[in-house]
Amino acid sequence: MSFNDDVYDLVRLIPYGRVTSYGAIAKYLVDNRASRRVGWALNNSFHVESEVPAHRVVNRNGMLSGAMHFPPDRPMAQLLKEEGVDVENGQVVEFNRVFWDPMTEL
DNA sequence: TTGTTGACGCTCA
DNA sequence: CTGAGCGCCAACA
Repeated sequence: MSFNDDVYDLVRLIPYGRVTSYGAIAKYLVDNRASRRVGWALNNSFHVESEVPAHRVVNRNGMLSGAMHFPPDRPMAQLLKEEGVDVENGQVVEFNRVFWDPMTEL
């Protein structure tokens, strides 16, 4: 399954304290329409043995739409804050500043 | 096999 | 500025 692996690899490349969006990943790998598959891939990342910093991936607005799918003992917002990313009300503060775009960074 | 669902994103009213 | 709706496509019942 190369798509999932590609997603995992790319997510692992996200620098500490930075975040990116599903759409950015999808566009970099295939095209914008694949964003839904990215979400599914990350969902799978939990049952995969390789660790994937899925908390660094949010939707295009910087909202933690996937927070509810994280383990209760490992809240998405908390993980981000521990990396220095401010999260407020389920949304990344100054998303534009911490946004990491694979298209331009790679 | 068919229908529904979803960690999205874009468009239109 | 909001909210509703639609398209995509793989997984699942």
